[in-house]
Amino acid sequence: MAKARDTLFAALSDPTRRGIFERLCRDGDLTVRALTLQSGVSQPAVSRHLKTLKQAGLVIDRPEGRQTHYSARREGLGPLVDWTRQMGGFWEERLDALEDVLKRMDQ
Amino acid sequence: MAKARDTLFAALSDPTRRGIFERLCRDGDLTVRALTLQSGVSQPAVSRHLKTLKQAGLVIDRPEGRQTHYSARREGLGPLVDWTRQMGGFWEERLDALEDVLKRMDQ
DNA sequence: CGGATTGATAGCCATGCGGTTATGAATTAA
DNA sequence: TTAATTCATAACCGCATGGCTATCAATCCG
Repeated sequence: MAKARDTLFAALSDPTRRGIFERLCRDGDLTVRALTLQSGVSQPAVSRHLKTLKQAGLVIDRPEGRQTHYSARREGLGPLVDWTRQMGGFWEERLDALEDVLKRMDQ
Repeated sequence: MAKARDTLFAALSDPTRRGIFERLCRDGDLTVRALTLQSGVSQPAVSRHLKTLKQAGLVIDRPEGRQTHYSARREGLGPLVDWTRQMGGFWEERLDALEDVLKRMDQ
């Protein structure tokens, strides 16, 4: 689905949103309030960013009482990695290097 | 520079622009006209997209007579790859996957 | 030279998007 | 039960952005 790719790129295009995702990747499970405190924007803004990230498959929410915990879904970056590999071949080079190592180990 | 990263993500966020870059990655060196013909948008639109891509370090231009050739700068994707690695640990995951394979092969 | 092609820029318009405040629903605490 | 906290949604606003047409400069061809 190229649609999913579009959604993903769009979700990552905003710095604030990317900041939230980065924070979740670093610090794991956080509430909306915690995320809001250091985001520099209002709580509703954060909530909307989280909604966008969720739709892009980059976070999951875990409601718990009156607060909602969010955490990163790193696998959501998959399409981005795939696309990068298609475009660039950086990744291939590194993977190839790795495969070489493996072959050598195999002998 | 986080600024460069911002520029890069922004440049890749638009589908039309990404399409142009993909095309350049596939087909190599192309003129503005060639890119316009299959882009679905007007020539000025293409020119502006190319300008954006150039500023993001994703393409280089090569003026030649009255036409300008553009080609992809794959290294421009570097910051994207770096960021992905920082976030995800896909790399690790894949390494782990490979290790699993090795273990199985080893038995 | 004169007409045609190519690409870049300027100017305009519509839409999308991120930010805000206001408010409501749900849960927790007093 | 009342008050306070937490989060989501709605409504609104301003700006950035992508699309277009028009145009200009430069180059190539007759």
